[in-house]
This record gives sequence, structure tokens and C-alpha cells, in this order.
Amino acid sequence: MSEDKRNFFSDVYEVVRLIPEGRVTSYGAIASYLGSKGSARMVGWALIASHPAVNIPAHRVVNRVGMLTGSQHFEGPNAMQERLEKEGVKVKNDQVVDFDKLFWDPAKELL
DNA sequence: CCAGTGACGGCTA
DNA sequence: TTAGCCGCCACTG
Repeated sequence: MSEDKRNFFSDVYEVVRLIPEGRVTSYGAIASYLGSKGSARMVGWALIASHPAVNIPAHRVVNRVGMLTGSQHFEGPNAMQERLEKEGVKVKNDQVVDFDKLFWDPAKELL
């Protein structure tokens, strides 16, 4: 594993950890903030690699429509949804309710 | 080395 | 408006 890639991973972890409770963001937003716009897949891939290794609220990261596409990669098929609801984020059919209101853009909020 | 796949996103028909 | 295709980047077979 190259140093560059590891740096990218660290950046992803840092941003994800900065997400406030009850708020969510998208892979593309993080990718864009890190300068890898268009490579949202890398963000998701980084989360997979980080999931068992680093303790980060990956459940607060969803796709651009607010769908819990990665719920299957968690401890259970609905672990991600339950965690979100536990933080006050309502989820309906693997899909975040009021996603546009709960959306947390690192490029704006974090600035 | 080549082809297929994937926690995505934007564009075109 | 909704549905489908292509592009990104790294990994696996």
C-alpha cells in the first residue's frame, strides 16, 4: 500500500469523524472536498477498508440520494439503519428521510 | 496482462 | 421526468 493512498484514507477518516451526530453526507461530497471529484467510489472503497480497522461513523455516509447502499457491509443488514435512527436520523426503506435537510457538506460546513 | 466488479455520480436519450 | 450508459480508481480472478 502506497503512502499516497494511505493519506487519502486518512483524509476520508478525518472528514467522516467530523460529521456531527444526526447529520449525513455523501461519498461524492467527500471525494470533491478531498479533490478526487468524480471518484466517489474510492471514498466508499476507503470506508470498506477502514470499517473493521478504524472506529469511524461510516453509517453517516450514504450515496447522493441518501440511500443506505452500504448497509450490507456493516455488522448486519440493518445495523446502519438502526445506528442512524439511534442518532435521530429517520430511515425509511434503506433511505434517509429529509436527507437534503440532514445533509452535511464538508466543503461548506467544515470549510 | 486482461476483464469484471464495486459503500458513486453526472450526463444523455 | 425517469431510465440507462459512461467515466473514475483500485482490487480480484
